[in-house]
Amino acid sequence: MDTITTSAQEGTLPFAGHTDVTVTDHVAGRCQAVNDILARVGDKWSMQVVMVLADGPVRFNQLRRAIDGISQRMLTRTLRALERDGLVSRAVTPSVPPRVDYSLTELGRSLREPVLALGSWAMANRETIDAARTEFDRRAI
Amino acid sequence: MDTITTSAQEGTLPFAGHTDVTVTDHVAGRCQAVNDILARVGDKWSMQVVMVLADGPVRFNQLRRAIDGISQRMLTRTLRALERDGLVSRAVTPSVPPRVDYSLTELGRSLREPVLALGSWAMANRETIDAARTEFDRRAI
DNA sequence: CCGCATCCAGCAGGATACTG
DNA sequence: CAGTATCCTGCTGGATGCGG
Repeated sequence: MDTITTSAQEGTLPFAGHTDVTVTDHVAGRCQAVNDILARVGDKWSMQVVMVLADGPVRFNQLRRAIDGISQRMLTRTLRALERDGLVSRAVTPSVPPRVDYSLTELGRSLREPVLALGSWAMANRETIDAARTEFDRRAI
Repeated sequence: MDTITTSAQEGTLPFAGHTDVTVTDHVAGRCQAVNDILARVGDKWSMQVVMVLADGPVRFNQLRRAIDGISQRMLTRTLRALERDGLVSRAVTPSVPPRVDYSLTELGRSLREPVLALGSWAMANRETIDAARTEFDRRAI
């Protein structure tokens, strides 16, 4: 069994307003949570799943087909991680064959907004970024 | 020499408004850029660097000390990746000893806003998430 | 249909030592 | 001071096969 406890890469993110604390470094303990979320948002499949789920409940294999390239294993793992964080809920219909629907929780839906903001930024600046990369690579030969 | 070309995990993010396209899947080529950015934002050190750089130019070892736990190697790699994407600029003062200042570009500064939005979301919901995790782990024994 | 277990390649990322 | 080079480890994530 693959444990999923979310490696939760430790470290801190000095978020605005670390008006300086006397102890360790900056707010340390508290905004490590931010890094945690960033890691989940940044992983290969999480946000793709969230975006597909945005339109309503979707079954496992629908999800699998909707997200091009994802393996069964990774879909399961991603869904479990999202479920563990309370972003996705899992509804089992004990029929034959079994039916499992996944949907966003209220928390999951609330995450869409900031992620979409980031997505808009990415779309708005992708050409600039591509140009910067090309230029950087050209100068490095 | 470690190449840095940003593994750019391929895949697509079906962003709002994929009113369905006839071809491959969803917008495919275009919003793969979003995943790309998400990966950079989600990696272990990038955003910590960006946040420290927010206050103005910072030298290499200042950065190293400011970001607790980062290795020299990873700081270099992270800075190169950010520089390649046009988010950070590098200014060398050829003195003895050498001095190198890193600062955010305009693009880099513009990234702070959506990332801070995500950070606020994380801070606002971290207790809910922690509770969800504890509950999930409890039920799984 | 849903999902777990196993095996395996590749890369992220840490520690260390060495240069201009 | 600001890196680069080398080595080594553990996790991520893909492929495949089995079970309820």
